[in-house]
Amino acid sequence: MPEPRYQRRKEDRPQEITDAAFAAFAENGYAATRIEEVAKRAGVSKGLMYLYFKTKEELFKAVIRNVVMRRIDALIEVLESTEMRSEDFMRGPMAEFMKQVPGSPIAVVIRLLLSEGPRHPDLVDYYWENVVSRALAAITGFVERGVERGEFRKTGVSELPQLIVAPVMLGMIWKLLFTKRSLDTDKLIDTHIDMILTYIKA
Amino acid sequence: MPEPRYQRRKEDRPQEITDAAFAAFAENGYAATRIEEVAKRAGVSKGLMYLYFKTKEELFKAVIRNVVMRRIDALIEVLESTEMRSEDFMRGPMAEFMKQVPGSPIAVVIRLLLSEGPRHPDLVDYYWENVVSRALAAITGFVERGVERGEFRKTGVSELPQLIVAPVMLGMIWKLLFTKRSLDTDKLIDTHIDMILTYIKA
DNA sequence: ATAATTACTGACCTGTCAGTCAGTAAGGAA
DNA sequence: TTCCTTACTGACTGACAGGTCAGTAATTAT
Repeated sequence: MPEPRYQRRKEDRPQEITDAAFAAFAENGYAATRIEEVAKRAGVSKGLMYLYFKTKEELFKAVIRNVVMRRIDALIEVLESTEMRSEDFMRGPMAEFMKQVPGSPIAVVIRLLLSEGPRHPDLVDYYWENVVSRALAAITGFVERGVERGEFRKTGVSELPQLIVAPVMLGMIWKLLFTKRSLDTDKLIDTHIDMILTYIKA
Repeated sequence: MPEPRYQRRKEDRPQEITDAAFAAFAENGYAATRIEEVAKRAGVSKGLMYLYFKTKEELFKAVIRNVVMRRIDALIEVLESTEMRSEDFMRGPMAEFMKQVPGSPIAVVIRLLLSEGPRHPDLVDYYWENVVSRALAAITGFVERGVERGEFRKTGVSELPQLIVAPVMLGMIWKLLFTKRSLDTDKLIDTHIDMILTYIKA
C-alpha cells in the first residue's frame, strides 16, 4: 500500500503558507519571491496557494497582518500596567525589549513596508493604526505618568515619544543593511536610555 | 524642412537617463520600474538605454553612485573644519542639515538600498565606504575635538556617533511610510540635540 | 555634394511568473 | 465496499518586461 501523496489539512494550511511566505519574503523581498517558491517551502502545490489566497498581493497582506497581530498587545499591556519605578523600568525591561527589536520579525515587516508600502496604502494604514499609533500612545502615557509621579520633569519628550524609539530604528536599518559591520546594539540602547534619563529626570 | 526627429547628445545622455531613473525609482521602487518608463521620462527610446547601460542593474548602480557622490564631501568638509564652538555648531548648521535629510534624495537611496540591498552587496559596500563610515568618522572626530577643547566630557557618544544620527533615521522612515501623518521633524531634531548637549556638556 | 560614421529608433524575441483549470485521490458517508 | 465531496496537484496560458538588432537619420569628414 503506497503512502498517500498528500494529506488534507484545511485547518493548518493558511498558517503554514503564511509562515513560509514570511520566510521567503524576509530573504528575497516581495517582488523577487515567486509563488511557487513559497508553495515549495510550505510543502504544497502552486495551485493550492490560490485556493487559500486569491492573489499574491492578498497573501502579502495576510503575512503582514499575521506578524503584526502576534506581538503588539502584550507589549502595550506591560507598558501601561507596570508597577516599577519609571527609571528602573526603562533601564530594565524596556531596554531589553528595545535591544531585541532589530533582530525580530518587526524589522522584516518594516523593510517590506518600505519597499512595497507605496503600492499598498491600506496596509500602511493598517500598520499605523494597529502598531505605530498605539505604541507611541503607550509610550507617551508612560512618560506622562512619570511626570505625574514626580519622577520626571516636563520636557518635549512627552509630545515626541519618537525620540525614545529612534535608536531602535537606526539599529534596525543597520542590521538590515550592514550585517557585516558590527554595531553594539546593547551599548547603543543603554547609552541612549542613560541620556534620556539624564535629560528628563526631575 | 521637417524638424529633426532627435538630436545626438552623447555627452548629456548618461546624466539625463540617470536623473530620469532616479525619479522613477523614487516613485515606484526598483523592481516596479520598467526600463521603458525611464526611457520615456528621459525622452529617449528604449534601445538607447542599453547603449549607455548594459543592464537594468547597472543603471541602478549608476543612479545610486551618482546621487551619493554629489553630496558627501561638502558635508564632511564642514564638520572637520568649522571654527564655531561645538555647541553652537550643533544647534545651528548641524541641526539644519539633519532637518533636511529626511526629505532629501539620501532618504530615497536608503529606501532603495533597503529593498534591493540584499541582491547588490557590492553596492551596499560602496555606500558603506563612501558615505556611512566616512560620515560616522567625521562625527566621531567632531565629538572628540569637543572633548579635547574641554567643551564636552568623555561619554559613550564618542564611540557611538550613531546616537547623534538616530532621529534622522527615524524621520526618514517616518516620511517614507507615513507622509500622511505629520511629524514635527524640526522639533524632533532640536529636542534631540538639546538632550545630547545636556548629556555631554562638560 | 557625397560618402562614412554612429547615435538613435522601435519592432521583435524570449524567459519568467502570476494566475487557471481539468483531473486526481484523500477521507468521510451511506 | 462504493459513492460523493472537495482538498489538492501540476501542466498550461497569457501577459509583461528585460534585452536584442536590423535599419534609419543626424552629424562629420572628404
